[in-house]
Amino acid sequence: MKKKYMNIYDDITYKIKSEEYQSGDILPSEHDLLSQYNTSRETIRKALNLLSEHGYIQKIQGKGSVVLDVNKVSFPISGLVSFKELSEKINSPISTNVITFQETTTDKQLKNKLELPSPEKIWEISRVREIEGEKTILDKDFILKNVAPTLTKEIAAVSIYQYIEETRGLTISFAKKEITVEEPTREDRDVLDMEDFSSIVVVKNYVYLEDTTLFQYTESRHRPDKFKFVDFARRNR
Amino acid sequence: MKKKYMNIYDDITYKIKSEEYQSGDILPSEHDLLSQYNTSRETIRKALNLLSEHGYIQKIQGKGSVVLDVNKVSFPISGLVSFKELSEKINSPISTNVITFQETTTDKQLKNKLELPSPEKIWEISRVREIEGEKTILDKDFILKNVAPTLTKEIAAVSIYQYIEETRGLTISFAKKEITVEEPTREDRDVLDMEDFSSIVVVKNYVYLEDTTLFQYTESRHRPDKFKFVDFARRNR
DNA sequence: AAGTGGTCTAGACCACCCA
DNA sequence: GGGTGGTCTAGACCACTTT
Repeated sequence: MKKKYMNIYDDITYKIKSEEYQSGDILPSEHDLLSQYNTSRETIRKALNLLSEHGYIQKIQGKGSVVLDVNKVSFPISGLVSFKELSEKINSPISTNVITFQETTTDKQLKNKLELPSPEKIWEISRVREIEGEKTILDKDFILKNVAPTLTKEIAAVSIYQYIEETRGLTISFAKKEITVEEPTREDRDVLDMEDFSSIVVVKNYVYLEDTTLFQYTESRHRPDKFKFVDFARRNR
Repeated sequence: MKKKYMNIYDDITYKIKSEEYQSGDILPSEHDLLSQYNTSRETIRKALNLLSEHGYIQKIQGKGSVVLDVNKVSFPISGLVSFKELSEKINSPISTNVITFQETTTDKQLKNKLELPSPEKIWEISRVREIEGEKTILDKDFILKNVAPTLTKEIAAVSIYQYIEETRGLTISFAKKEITVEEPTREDRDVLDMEDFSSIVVVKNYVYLEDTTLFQYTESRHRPDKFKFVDFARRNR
């Protein structure tokens, strides 16, 4: 049995995307929805709160839930999304080239960002992402080997997240993300089509599993002209 | 009467920050908490869900709520935060200098981003933010005049958000945010201490009130070396 | 006054983890 | 099997907006 509030959420997002509910419209009241979906009010409210968090609606007390412009919200790249998932949303020819794939340990790794106490075996992987024929992103991954023991170069070329979640049955849960702009390194210039660009956007990701263990540090290095981060934010005071 | 789940949220965040609950600890179970705070389970769960969203805890079914490392989460700049609120969190000497403050209309404004139908009066404001003696951020604001009719240059030097929320009694609700890296304009070079930097981080903000009206477009232009965006993200599938 | 969303309650059943 | 969190229910009262 799927979660009821998720079904309702999916149904309403579908109706918003297909413009059955249009931008500026007021959704049926919670009372109407609970009889429409034959459920209780708290369940409807769980679905509506999700819609609100994701920028589909704005709730106004005493009035109702206003549908927002789904095009203006576009697709936020916030949340935790793997490159493969992202590339499925956009419609550009993309490819991944694994340039290094090796085993090392946390203590040998000087610029190690997986701040771990005991020396642990890790995978060190570098991948270049090519979009529309241009090498624009360099991904440098450090992954705990015991989380992904049978990882191969071939899997890394497709999707490491998919392997961890589907093959290994683990749940990737949350991440701390940091965006800065730095000077390109020699490596950046060597493996990317850097043209005349003199800066590089660095997205550092510390990724955790459901049991709160840090299992991956990723540095995504983007050519500045191809970088865009979109987010939907609510003000909370 | 303040919201009960907010009081519980505040109490638990306080206990986490003061290390009464330490990183790695398991919070008292929901059942314990509901008797401790003399409330119902759903109310406890509202508080815990907020803690989870904001990166304070990780809930694990069957086990409990694990306290996360509040230092690693640090203070995300996600959400909607004004420069004044931000500067109060960091401890650097900062100042704001209003360089232009003028009235215009949406139709006269060619590079107008407040996509509005009829010609409306707007404020056009440019402010330079100085951090530790260096001019590093240029904020260009376009604000609907009817939302902020009595705005002055003096208010703009302090906090426009404070004026709108406290003086005008309006609620700023959500925003679409976009981060890109661009070439510095002549203006950037003129008003900022750009040194030799050849790129500028542009944060575009479309800000909406509670009634879903777009009232402000802001472009925050940061010197690349001083820019850092930190976020906490949960994976939702 | 009627209708809307915001909060809170007391209880139920289920899925998951661990001893 | 006992304890944990995840979902769902039916009802209540309140704050706010509109008529």
